[in-house]
Amino acid sequence: MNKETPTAKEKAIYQAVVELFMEGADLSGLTVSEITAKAGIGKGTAYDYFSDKEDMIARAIWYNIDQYCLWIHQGISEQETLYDKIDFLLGKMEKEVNKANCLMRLANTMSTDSAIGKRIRQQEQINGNEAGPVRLLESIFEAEHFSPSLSEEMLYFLARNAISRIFCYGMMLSKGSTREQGQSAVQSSEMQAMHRLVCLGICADADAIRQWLSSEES
Amino acid sequence: MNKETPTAKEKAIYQAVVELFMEGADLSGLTVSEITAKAGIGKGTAYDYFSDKEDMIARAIWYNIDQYCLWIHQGISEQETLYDKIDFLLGKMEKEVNKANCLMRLANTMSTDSAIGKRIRQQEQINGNEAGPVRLLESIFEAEHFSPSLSEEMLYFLARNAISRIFCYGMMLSKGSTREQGQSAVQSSEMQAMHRLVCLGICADADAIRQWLSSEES
Amino acid sequence: MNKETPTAKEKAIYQAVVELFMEGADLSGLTVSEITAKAGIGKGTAYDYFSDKEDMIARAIWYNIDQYCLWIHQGISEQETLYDKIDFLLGKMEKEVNKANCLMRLANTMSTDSAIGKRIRQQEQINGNEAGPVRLLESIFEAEHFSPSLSEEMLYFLARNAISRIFCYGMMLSKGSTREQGQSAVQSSEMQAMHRLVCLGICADADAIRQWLSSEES
Amino acid sequence: MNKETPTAKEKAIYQAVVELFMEGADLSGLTVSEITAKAGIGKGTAYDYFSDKEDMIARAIWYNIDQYCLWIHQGISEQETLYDKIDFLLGKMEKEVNKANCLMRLANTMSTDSAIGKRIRQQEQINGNEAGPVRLLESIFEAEHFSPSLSEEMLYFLARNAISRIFCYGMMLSKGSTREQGQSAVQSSEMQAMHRLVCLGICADADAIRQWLSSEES
DNA sequence: GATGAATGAGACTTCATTCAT
DNA sequence: AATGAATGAAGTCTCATTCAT
Repeated sequence: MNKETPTAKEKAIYQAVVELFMEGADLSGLTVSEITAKAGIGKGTAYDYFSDKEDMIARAIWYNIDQYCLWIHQGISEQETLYDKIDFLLGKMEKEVNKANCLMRLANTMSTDSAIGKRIRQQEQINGNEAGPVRLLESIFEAEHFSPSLSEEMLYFLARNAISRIFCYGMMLSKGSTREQGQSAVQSSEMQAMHRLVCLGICADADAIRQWLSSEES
Repeated sequence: MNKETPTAKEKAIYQAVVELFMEGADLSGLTVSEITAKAGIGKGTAYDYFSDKEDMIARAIWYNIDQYCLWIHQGISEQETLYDKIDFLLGKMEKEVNKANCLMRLANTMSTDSAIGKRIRQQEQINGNEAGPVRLLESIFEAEHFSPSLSEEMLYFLARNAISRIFCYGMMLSKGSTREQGQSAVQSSEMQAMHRLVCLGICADADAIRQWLSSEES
Repeated sequence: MNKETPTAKEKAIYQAVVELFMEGADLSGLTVSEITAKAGIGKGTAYDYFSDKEDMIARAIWYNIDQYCLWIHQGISEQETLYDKIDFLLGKMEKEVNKANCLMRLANTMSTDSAIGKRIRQQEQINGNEAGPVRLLESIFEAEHFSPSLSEEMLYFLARNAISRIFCYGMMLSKGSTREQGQSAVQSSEMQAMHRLVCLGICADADAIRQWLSSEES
Repeated sequence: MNKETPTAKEKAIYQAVVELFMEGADLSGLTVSEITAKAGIGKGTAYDYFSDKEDMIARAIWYNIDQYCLWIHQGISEQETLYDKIDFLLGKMEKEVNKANCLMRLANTMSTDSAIGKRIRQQEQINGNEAGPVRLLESIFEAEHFSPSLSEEMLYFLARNAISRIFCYGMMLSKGSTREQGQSAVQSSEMQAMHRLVCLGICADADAIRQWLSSEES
């Protein structure tokens, strides 16, 4: 978290990458020309602040992920129970379907074997693993005080599992919002059912682990 | 299912793309030269059977997905309960971690906004939505005889949700297999717990939907 | 000498590089666009036959040096005495001042620390040191039958020393030809004196070495 | 010699260029950033004192050549005979192989058709031909009092010829010093023989010219 | 029908030069 | 007077696609 504040030019690049991404562009397909044009700076200037194209994109992505997760984190910490926290997350997604959609596309790109996918993952380690959605979910489960405490492995599984389900819900959201433009898909009783199912399901997963832990202990 | 049987040249391309993908290549990064070289045919010849590079890859992917799902489908149909079916799927993944890994990489690539990602999704519609992992899971849930019957929307959600959880387990598998080389990660009690958690969780999701359906009815 | 005969495209590049060089271009400053345009082929085509720009230039240079030295070598072998051989060389230069001029510019470029200079020297080793001006002169002195035979070091020195003197004469030639355009500088009694001085000087150097060898022996 | 004394900033650039060159950099490859960074001044500042990059390098080179030749000149003027003077020069080279090496690399760069090579030669004319190695050697031969006096042409030839031979010896020196690290190549009997050969050879060339002059006169 | 040599648009990156501070 | 951030032209190289053989 001890990162320097970005310079104006860096921010311009960060902003440009995100805007292009939000407009639907594929991160692997972005060109330096596009990025710098959008950022309103010269092509060469970008190379004074970034070592290469991948550096521009990877750092832009993490800067925005960090910002976003920080903001989410604050909201989450005000919720008491696990159910409420997941409920809060899904609520955020419903209000900002588009942003949620981007986050999911991003997650996919990151797990790709493309040059940019690799670089983004590397950057995660540089950033110290302190941020990103997985870490966010891990911190939620850490706060649940399992006993005996969870192995690193299990914690990671729980977090990944929860993210998978949350993203799955997000997929339904963006699918619905595309189809029934104008009318809110969120309010359909089906979507509400899915919403509740996801919250309860994640809680049930945590409980199942809790039981397994105590059975292992004995 | 009204597909023509592919010619020898087409099959060669299909095979080449899959082999390259299994060797770890990024689909977006494949070049026509690589593909035709692997396939053992001339570059120009490929353009007699495919309209462009994306066509080669997209059709190759779907041809192989179809083959694979067909094979899986047969195994599944021999299982009685939902639990057993999911258990069977996870068992297949454990036995073929590498293949499962590819399937997940593929799923990611498909949901990308890259040129190739878009094309693969388009191809899915051309193929008539009759195949692919989502369709496989949908058919599993269709066999569960919900009453009143599930809306298309809900069926899709259940299938997607199940896939998300299965892939999440697959992610843990390939993570483990990388780390503890030589020793089977599958047999650790943690992995066994996750395995059971996923099976039970998916069944629980189905049950939750069942309850919601009956509550809606009244 | 077991080199493959170059393909038509390779020859086109070889020719283009030489022509540009003869027109006065600096080898380090040549661009791929210039070369391929002159050669009348596409930019990409060049990269099917050469690994990079330096490869184009270095191989072009050596191909032409080999050709030229081979041609010179035949003329030399018909001369009896050392004096006649050097005289023959200088005669060739006088008849083709422009070509001689290029050879000297080339020698300079080769001994430069520039990227292209290094590459040309590397290529010399690939070609097996069987060609080039230094080797040509070495073979002349080898034919002189020193006794006891010359060390590799001394042979190299004699060759280099002779080349230096020959090139110095060449420099005067091209200087003269530039200044008094139209009128042959070669026929001035001064140039004739220099010509004789160089021939005699190189012979004298050989004799001096001969004496030193016998003095060392005793 | 009517040159203004350089300002502090100019001297900084002069110094920087030479240091970079002595470190092995290729003059054509130097960048303005490198030079100004080494000089410890701003990039823009350099453009207040020099018209462009070539100007920086060319003037830097000549400033240092002038300094060096001036220093050599003083040593030479203490020697009586032509032989002693050449002997003195070679001795200097033996003591400072590295510096000699640079001087030869410089000579090569200067005779190149590269942008920087042309500019350095132009600068020579601006400086009034009063300095540089050729002028140094010319002054040595002028002191020999030929009779009838040498034509400009012949004087230039003698000087160039001598330089060629001296540089050839220098090449052997730096070749040897690279190979037999730790042990002084200078003291081998072969190098001593070459040393004497060069001194005697240059004197012999002068004598040959002297004879030719008297034969012409009659 | 099959081929692969040839093409050229377009990607990334460098660096001499300018100009607002 | 001095700076160095900013620029963009120009260079090298890749690769999807075509077409003569």
